[in-house]
Amino acid sequence: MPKKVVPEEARRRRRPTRQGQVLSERLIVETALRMLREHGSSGLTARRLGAALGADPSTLYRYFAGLDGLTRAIGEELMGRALDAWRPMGAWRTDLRALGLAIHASYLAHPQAAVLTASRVTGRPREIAVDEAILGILREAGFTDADAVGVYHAFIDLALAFAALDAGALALKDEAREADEEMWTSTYARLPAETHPHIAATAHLLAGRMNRSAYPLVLETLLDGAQARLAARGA
Amino acid sequence: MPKKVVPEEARRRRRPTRQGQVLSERLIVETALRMLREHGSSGLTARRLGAALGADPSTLYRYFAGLDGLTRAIGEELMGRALDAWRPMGAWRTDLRALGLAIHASYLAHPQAAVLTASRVTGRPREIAVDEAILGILREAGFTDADAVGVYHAFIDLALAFAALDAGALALKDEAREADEEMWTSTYARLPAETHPHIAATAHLLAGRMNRSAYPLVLETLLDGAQARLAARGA
DNA sequence: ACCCTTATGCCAACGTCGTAGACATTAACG
DNA sequence: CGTTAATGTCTACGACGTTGGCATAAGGGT
Repeated sequence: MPKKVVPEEARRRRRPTRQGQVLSERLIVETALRMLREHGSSGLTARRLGAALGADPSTLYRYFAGLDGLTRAIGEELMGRALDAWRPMGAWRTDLRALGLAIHASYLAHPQAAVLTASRVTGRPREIAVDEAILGILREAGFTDADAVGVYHAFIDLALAFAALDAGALALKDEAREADEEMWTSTYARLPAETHPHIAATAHLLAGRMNRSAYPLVLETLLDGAQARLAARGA
Repeated sequence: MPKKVVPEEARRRRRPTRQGQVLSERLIVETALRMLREHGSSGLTARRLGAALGADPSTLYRYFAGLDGLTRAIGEELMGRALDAWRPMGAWRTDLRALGLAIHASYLAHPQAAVLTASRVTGRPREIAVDEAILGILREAGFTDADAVGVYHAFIDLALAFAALDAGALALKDEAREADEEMWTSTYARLPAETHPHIAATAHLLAGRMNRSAYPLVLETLLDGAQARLAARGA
């Protein structure tokens, strides 16, 4: 095995691949994202990625410690894009909402990648930057440290959990374009009222709602709760 | 390939395996759950499961349409166990909280299995039974149909999303017993206050909190929101 | 301008995986 | 008690992640 993965910033010799491609961590991650979109969340293989890069599969192990390391780098990239898309304005509630939606949107923009990465904590720089930003917003808004940590915990886990869940649904819909989206208008709508009266009575409402994400609503509820706690403390 | 998977209720000939084991869907699912616990979430392979059952790997394809079908059956089993453990008492808020915690606990009791299944909607009977129960609680508590559907949507997605997220963390902790649990006491605690003042200031609080689940707190916040909406409607 | 070192890419190979198809056997039905 | 078809087993294929050894050319030192 390549004894050691050379960190990106220490790379000096950039030797082109047989087909002329010059590799880099960034290029590999971006190519992986494209492959995930095109071939689905199980379509990211060392061999295919190597082929797409015009490089031997084993070359990847000079850049990442196994496909798992590549996966973590992809997650870090998605979190970084969320951070880049976010513009804090100075009002804690508005900023938190925007950040939560940015994270959610960034993952959902690459559902197949999100499925692989959203439930993994990487501990890499951009992810830590997000954590620092959230805690900063809360502490500067006047939350006690204990409250800030509590809200932070709920906020970040909620964003990641829903990113993973909704990405899973979206990726499934893309890959197996079969019945999944229509489940709520077919399977559930067909349940007889005798055995499932409540589903039958609300089937028309379910069909319109279950194909969207519950995240915005739940996030708003969480912010309500936080605001109430802040008000109680301030009073 | 086995031309067709015979549904469990239509099985008549129960031919024992070479090593005397009599197979059934139930036995296979339970064995798979045990294997997942013992070998981790990537340790469920047709060959290993076959060996554990004393049967040829390809036999499994007479019972499930690929490992994916087996995975869905495992998810249905976990949801069924949550339903069995749940005892509704007649008070909507208490019952919803108990059901949410039961789902969460059922998945977390088998984290390695939950990782594979929690983000997949199966549309199988016990899962539908849970949906019917939730909608029933809400509608009989006096929520309008529109509000009931909204709360239902948030509730079930929240339960599944956190089950998946927390199971992922738990499974990782079991499998790679390395640094992951101590990340909050090592990586994050070591960040210098100059670059990450807010993390540094709250590191002692984070360490104690991030290794627990935020689900109970978020669930309570969601129930608060639902109760407020019910009160507004009733007034 | 030239070496020398060694980082980097390539090759060949190993063991494992999911799963398909043909085959063997035995349980259940008439 | 014979027939038949459901069920378990065997064999095999192609793809996978990953490794160790090797060739080569990039970059630094002089």
